[in-house]
Amino acid sequence: MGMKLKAVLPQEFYLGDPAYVAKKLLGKVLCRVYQGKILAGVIVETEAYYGKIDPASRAYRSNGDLTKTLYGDVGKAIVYGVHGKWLFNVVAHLPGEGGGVLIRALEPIMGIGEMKKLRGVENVFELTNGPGKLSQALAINKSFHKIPVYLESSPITIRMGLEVNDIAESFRIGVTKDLPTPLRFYVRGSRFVSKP
DNA sequence: CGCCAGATTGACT
DNA sequence: GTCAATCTGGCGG
Repeated sequence: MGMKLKAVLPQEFYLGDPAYVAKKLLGKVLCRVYQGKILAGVIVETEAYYGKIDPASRAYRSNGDLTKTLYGDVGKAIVYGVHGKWLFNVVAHLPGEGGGVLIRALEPIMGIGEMKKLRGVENVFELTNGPGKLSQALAINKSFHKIPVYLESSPITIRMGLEVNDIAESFRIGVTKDLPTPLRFYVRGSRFVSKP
């Protein structure tokens, strides 16, 4: 099927408040080149994370590599392991601050057969409806940490996609200490959003 | 070098 | 609804 990929988003796209960037990322396309094949999906759910001020952030109680990356160049991937799963994030923040966006769910559009193999699941709604699941479906692991998603040559990129008009929001999922602001955003009505 | 919390998932009562 | 497997990063000793 001749679905055509659009342009990669420029690095400046990620130079903004994490919540603002998280909302803007809905409808964009996460694209992975895997063994010569394209695996891609429309981003339908995101969460914003901040730096030292955010009790749910990895930067809250540390000064390690994750913190440095969160405060570093925007547009780079952060791949972090939790509970044995890989979570895919992109560095996004205002100048001089720290933050990032967690990609929580996709609507698969290309390479669905390959995603089914990687996940070991047939149901298309179960392929990428969660941060750990989409990493497995796109064969994302720690080796993608710090890769720029704004370079055409990267094995993982984020591209222009669809217009999203109806954005819903909620508090973040799974965090033990949240901020008093809704920082989870998703496409209202999408069947590909993660389950609460 | 050992310990342990955690931005999860899926299997089970 | 509950619960535990899973494994890395960060920190204390």
